[in-house]
Amino acid sequence: MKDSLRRFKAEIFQGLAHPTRIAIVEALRIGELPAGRLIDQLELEQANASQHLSVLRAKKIVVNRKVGNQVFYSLRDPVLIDVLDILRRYFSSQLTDTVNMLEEMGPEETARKSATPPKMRRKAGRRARNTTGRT
Amino acid sequence: MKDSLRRFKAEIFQGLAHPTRIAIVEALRIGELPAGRLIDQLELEQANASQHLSVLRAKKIVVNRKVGNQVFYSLRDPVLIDVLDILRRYFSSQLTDTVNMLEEMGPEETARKSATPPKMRRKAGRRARNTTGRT
DNA sequence: TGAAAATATTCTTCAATTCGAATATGCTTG
DNA sequence: CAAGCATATTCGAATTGAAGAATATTTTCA
Repeated sequence: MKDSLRRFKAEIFQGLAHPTRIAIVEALRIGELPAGRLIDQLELEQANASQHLSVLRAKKIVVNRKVGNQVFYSLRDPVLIDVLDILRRYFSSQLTDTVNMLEEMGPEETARKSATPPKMRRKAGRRARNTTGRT
Repeated sequence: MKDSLRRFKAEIFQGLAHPTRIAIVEALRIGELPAGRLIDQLELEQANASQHLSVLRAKKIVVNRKVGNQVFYSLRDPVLIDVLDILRRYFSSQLTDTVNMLEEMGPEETARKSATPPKMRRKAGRRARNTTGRT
């Protein structure tokens, strides 16, 4: 069913939904690395790193290989790097938008959550019907 | 800094880390749709859908446009569709691997293994030698 | 054998998500 | 204005996720 595919994708996203785990994936971009290397390269606590690695393993995002004392990790599929790269592009476009918006609304309101944009007061704003700035 | 980019990516992933939200994004692949259309196309509860839409808005994954009574949603950037498509490929490769593994271990064990999917104590830890199908 | 290195797991605590139900808001129309 | 649609928000409960500390396991080496 379509639904299991969606659940699968959701699991992958969930696996990637943490900065530390993203850092790990990015670090593995160049190839396989032992856990210890990841730990001090990314300055993680050992236990914490191991937990995150465990998540990545559970979601099948990384695979590991034991060599003597240590455990080498690598990406299960380099396609994930493509995904991260795509998001980098996405990031800069979003950044541009955000900067513009921040400039428009000044520092006080800036801290608010963004679910509903600052409720445009319809007194001075005007700007025609398409206020959403869509592409 | 690198770190805010990672946090950003993590947020996006988090935004996509739910089957319903993925379904929504996929439904928007063809273009903009009013919330109500999403709701009955995907058979969601109104409140629940609205919550998920709120998450997608907060993460800037969708944008909305109000037209009279209703609110039209659309993807903020079609690049996200690319991401989902990539994951579809990823999914089938992963699926292939699983099937191969099942075939390799024969029907009796297969039955036993699949009779025990309820995540037992250990998560995914054991997996000693190179079960890694790396390149 | 025993100590040390590398990694994993468990426990506790706290924060964040998710859901359904109820309610609120905004628009349109009679 | 009141009624009614379309959508959003809030609340409480249940579930899940994260961090740090402590402990366990496996492997190597003297």
